[in-house]
Amino acid sequence: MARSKDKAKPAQIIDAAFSVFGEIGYEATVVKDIAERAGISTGTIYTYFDDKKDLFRATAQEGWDRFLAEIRAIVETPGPLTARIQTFVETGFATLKRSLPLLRGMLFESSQMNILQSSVDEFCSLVESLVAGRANRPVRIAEEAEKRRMLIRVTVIGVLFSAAMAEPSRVDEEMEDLKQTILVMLAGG
Amino acid sequence: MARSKDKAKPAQIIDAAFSVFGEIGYEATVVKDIAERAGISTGTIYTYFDDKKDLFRATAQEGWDRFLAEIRAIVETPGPLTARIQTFVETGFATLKRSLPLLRGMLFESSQMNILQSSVDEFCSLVESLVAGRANRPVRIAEEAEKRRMLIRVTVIGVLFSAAMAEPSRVDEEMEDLKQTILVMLAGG
Amino acid sequence: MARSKDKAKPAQIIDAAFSVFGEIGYEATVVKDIAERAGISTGTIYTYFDDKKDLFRATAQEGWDRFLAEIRAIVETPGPLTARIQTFVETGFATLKRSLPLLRGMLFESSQMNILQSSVDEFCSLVESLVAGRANRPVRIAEEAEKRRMLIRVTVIGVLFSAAMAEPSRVDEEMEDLKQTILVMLAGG
Amino acid sequence: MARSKDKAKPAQIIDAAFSVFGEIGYEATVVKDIAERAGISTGTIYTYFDDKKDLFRATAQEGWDRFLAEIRAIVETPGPLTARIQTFVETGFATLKRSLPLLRGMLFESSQMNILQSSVDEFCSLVESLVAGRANRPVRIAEEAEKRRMLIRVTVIGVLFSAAMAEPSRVDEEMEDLKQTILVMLAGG
DNA sequence: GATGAATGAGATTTCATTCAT
DNA sequence: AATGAATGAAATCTCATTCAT
Repeated sequence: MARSKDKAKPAQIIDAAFSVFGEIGYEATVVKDIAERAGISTGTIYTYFDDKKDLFRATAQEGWDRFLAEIRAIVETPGPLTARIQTFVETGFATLKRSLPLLRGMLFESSQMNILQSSVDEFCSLVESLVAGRANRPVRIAEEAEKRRMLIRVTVIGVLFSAAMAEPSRVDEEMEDLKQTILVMLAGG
Repeated sequence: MARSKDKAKPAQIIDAAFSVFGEIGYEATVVKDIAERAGISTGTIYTYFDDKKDLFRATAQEGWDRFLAEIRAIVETPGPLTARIQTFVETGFATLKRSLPLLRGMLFESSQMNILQSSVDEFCSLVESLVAGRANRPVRIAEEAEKRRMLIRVTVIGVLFSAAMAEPSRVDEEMEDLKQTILVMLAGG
Repeated sequence: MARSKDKAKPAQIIDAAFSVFGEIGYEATVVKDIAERAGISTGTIYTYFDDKKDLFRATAQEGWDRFLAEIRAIVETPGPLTARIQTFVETGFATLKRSLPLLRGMLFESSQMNILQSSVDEFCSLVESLVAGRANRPVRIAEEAEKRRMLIRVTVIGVLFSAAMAEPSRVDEEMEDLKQTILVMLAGG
Repeated sequence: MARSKDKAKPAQIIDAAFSVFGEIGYEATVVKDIAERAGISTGTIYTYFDDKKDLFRATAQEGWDRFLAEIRAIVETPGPLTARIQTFVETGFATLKRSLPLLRGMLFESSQMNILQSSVDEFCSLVESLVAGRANRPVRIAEEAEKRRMLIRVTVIGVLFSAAMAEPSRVDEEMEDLKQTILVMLAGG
């Protein structure tokens, strides 16, 4: 029997893809580079993915899936709201930092935009449900709920892309600032 | 053999570049297409621009310059604040709509990011000075000013990329929603 | 590491090869497809054949060998000439139909042409000996025999490739027409 | 003004393509080889042809067009039948010799088969009209005409592929034999 | 002997850029 | 200055073949 279709291979490839796409973006990435970083040959990538686009899609999806899973876990964890918000922000920013390059790639590749789109939507829902817990007064009218949703969305995207836009050398600093701002917003009320 | 040998040509090229880069993004754009849309030959582009990247940079810069000039004019126009805010938002969104694809291209091409970076900074300053006019109470402490600046920045970027991320078919709708939200924020209080 | 390690396997592979090469031709055929059709793994093919070319050669040779064996049997069967001619034509066309794609492949791959060449030669000899039985007058001069041989050859090849050239959808019709024509030629006198 | 789109280029490319496709067949031919033989760069081929297949099609079509034009001219030339037949055969065989490799390629590539198909049809019509001139008795029944057409077709194809199948080293000899045979058939009556 | 995942050379095609006209 | 045909490097993807299991 030949080597069994390795379960780890696709993950290994996606990891490499994540870092290469991340560093230089979709178009600039050469499939051979991903293979090299994964320590395999070019052809092997095509054993597990249809083509470069498919690999990108899988990589982006996987990135968001992991991120959302982490966030969801935090939001759903019982406990004092303040602590959850704290953890939520910490984790969120840590993961965001690792995902910045992919984020840039996804915005560029319009074909990937729906992944981005729906992932952001889900993320916003999570934020909303987290924030909702804080409200001691139910939202009175639908319009107001809608407005809040919009504000959350604009803020989420604003944070995402403020980070994505930061100069490589200033990313840490920028993200720290963003984090503080968000903490104040969420905690402050 | 860069820039300026003629007056009309470069502008003509940049106009064409704006629309092509805008429609399909930086990588997907073929220099020949820009030449065709500009009604000139491929080679001529290289009389005025060093290479494709240089052309993109010039195009993006020009786009922002025009946008910022419009905004600046509005902000500096004397008159009732409410009217100025109204015009500011209208103009801003109209121009943003034309610039979406370029925006996407700029985020992607990290080398172009500094243009985006500093232009956004300038734009935020304009927003700030517009908004500042509204405050009847001076900002009391530096920290608060800093926080406000951060919020403006996050909101500006949030609006920019909410629009950039919208599905092509829903762009108009999405932008209208954003506009209403922003109007409320600015006018409201 | 060529040929024969087992008895059934090579035949099984050749059968699969026959149908795949036949359907889509030599170059378009992917070794993996043959393996799949044979119900074995890719690697196994290389236990019995040196490489793809070797497999094609073996397949083509086998195809002709079977065909010629059938024809030879008919020609050598005692009995009334008319009946033998009838059977000869029927069998010949039936087999030809199954072999068309291989025929195309062989013509294309000039390296395989000697198989085609010598097989056609042998086939022509068989036709000649069949036809010779019909002649009540011995061929008088060598030149005439030579001329007849040439005509047989041209006709045989003409039939072969008329069939090979027929549009897939019209193969049956075309072959029926050819068969009638040949019957008339052989029977007619 | 730049170098004008050379009228000779496509012909030059087709000539090179003719010889390379001819020597080694469609699949084995590497586009780069054609470019090298034509003394141009690979990319230039794509200025004049959509892709490799398009180039092959054009090459094959051009080959047949030239051939048929020559043959048509001969058939339509007034003059004694014997002389026309003589010229027809001479020219036909000379051109056929140059076209052998393409012929092999066309049979292989089923997508090109309709070019081959219809060209052979036209060629057969020409032979028929040439031969018809010789008949002093009109064909009496449709069936007979049909039968004659079939025989011409089989013979034409037989000659074509007898030549195509000949071993490279024996092509000349083989074609001479074929020519003699055909001359006898046509002249003989 | 059989397996089939892995390999990696190689082919087609694109396109930014050059340069003869 | 303008032109646009020509260039050729480079990228994606394929697939015959190998070899660890």
